[in-house]
Amino acid sequence: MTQLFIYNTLSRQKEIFNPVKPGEVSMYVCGPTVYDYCHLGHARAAVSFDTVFRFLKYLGYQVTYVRNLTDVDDKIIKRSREEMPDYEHDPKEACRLLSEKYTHAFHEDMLALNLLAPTMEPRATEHIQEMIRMIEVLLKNGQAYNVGGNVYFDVSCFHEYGSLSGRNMEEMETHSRLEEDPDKKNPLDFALWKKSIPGEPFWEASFGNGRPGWHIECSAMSTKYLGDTFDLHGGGQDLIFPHHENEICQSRSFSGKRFAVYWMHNGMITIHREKMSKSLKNFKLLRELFIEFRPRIIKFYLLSTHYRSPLDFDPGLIAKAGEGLERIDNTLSRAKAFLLQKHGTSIVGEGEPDPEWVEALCDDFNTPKGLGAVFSSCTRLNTLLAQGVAPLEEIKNYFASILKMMSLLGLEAETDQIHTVLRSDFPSGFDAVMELLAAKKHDLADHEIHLLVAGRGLAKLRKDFKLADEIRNHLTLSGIELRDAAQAFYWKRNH
RNA sequence: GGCGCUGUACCCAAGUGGCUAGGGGGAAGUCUGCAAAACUUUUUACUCCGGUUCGAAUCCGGACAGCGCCUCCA
Repeated sequence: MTQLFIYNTLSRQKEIFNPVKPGEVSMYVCGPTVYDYCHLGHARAAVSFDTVFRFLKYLGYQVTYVRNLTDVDDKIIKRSREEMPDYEHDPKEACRLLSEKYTHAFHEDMLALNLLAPTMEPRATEHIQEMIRMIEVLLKNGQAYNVGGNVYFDVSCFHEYGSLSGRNMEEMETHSRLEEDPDKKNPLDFALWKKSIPGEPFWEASFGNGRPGWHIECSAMSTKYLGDTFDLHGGGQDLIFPHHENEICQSRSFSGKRFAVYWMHNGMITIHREKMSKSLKNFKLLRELFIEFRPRIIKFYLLSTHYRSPLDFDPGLIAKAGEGLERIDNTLSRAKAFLLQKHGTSIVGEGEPDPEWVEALCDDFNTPKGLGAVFSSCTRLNTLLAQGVAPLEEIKNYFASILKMMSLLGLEAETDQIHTVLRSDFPSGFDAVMELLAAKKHDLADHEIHLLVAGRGLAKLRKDFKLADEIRNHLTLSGIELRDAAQAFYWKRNH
């Protein structure tokens, strides 16, 4: 097996990946705060770690992938107040319903992008007790302190503070933009628990009623499902500080053990070179984007850049990515038609990814390079297909291999979308065809399209180009794209 | 102010101390009733200035430009 290298934010270099338990991988990724629809940036994180998940499984690891949902937080409360009419009666329930709504939307978007479901998707509100226990321990250890119901972590108790983000405490103290908080011993101390505010959801705890701070949920849930020490922790680069730094701080203080071994962070999406974010209001909602582009194209676009690099959003580039994807699909359709004709079936069994592809993915999940290998395979396959006498075995192998590489990236070829009409499959006469044309019907069923395409094939054979063009024209007006090839005719619906 | 990232041909984007990345676009050709697709050739680059080296776009130093984090953020 080729050695897998992963860039670890902790060491700022690529490291050989060795899981804590041989053959098993535990990974935790910070999921969204479900108070709104998700944008391209969320998709990038999700797609990046979906790729990691898929590739680790391909390498034979048994992977436990936990991605949380943050469903308690200031933004959720604010949004619930605005959106939920019953907020005043039952704030907690209103927040629950709101986050449920956006969780559902999130899942729809992830499904559209053909992402695998994580092994577990724990919600913060369902782990309040675990958080409370953790906070109790930190209080008992003297690593946290309670000021009138607000519980803070005392960063002076954790000497490695700053190790992930490469900061030192004095610097941060002098240049921190944090507001002076008289309750805190140190401006860098962060809230583990916020005391309850009237009219807001709260939970009971031995140290006072309230709700959890942001960071504690990830520590509590990762520990619960993956143990004190686990292999991979992922998220966006913007989470390195303070979120992940604080997670390390509280988890290591709690357990006394190593926390996550490898830290992975995906790069940001920018618009006109500026970070896409809610606060700058320059974000692009996924569901808006899906109207213009098919999700598979968006995903291909995301995978065309390495996950750690910044990616500038540009609809023109997404369209270009779509053209590249089409090239792969075209190749596969040609091969499929060839196999249908020469082999009787296009089912060819499990393929092997190109070694170059494997090598690329082993190098810190280098998907752009991996896609390069896919394209190279396509060129080779096309060349074979263009030859007069094409070797069946080789074509089968390339075909299966490309299918495999694409499906391992979650970019399953849409060969089902591209329909094939073999040249041997013509009608005996034009009666049905003429009837259909005369009906001037444009919302055509698959079998009707098949008939027209086959009828056009027959017309071509009989050199009746006038009729052939008439049929093509009708299909074009019906939103059907038609392409002639040596072995067959292909058609597909545009949208 | 601190920490970090980026700067590759027309555009996007990998990579690397000497060996073709790849895609899109442009140009020419092959093929072709139409429309495409596909193939071949072409368009060969590393922000700038020093240094190390037989050799650097790749390593080191410096400059310039852009970006991110240091406040919620994927």
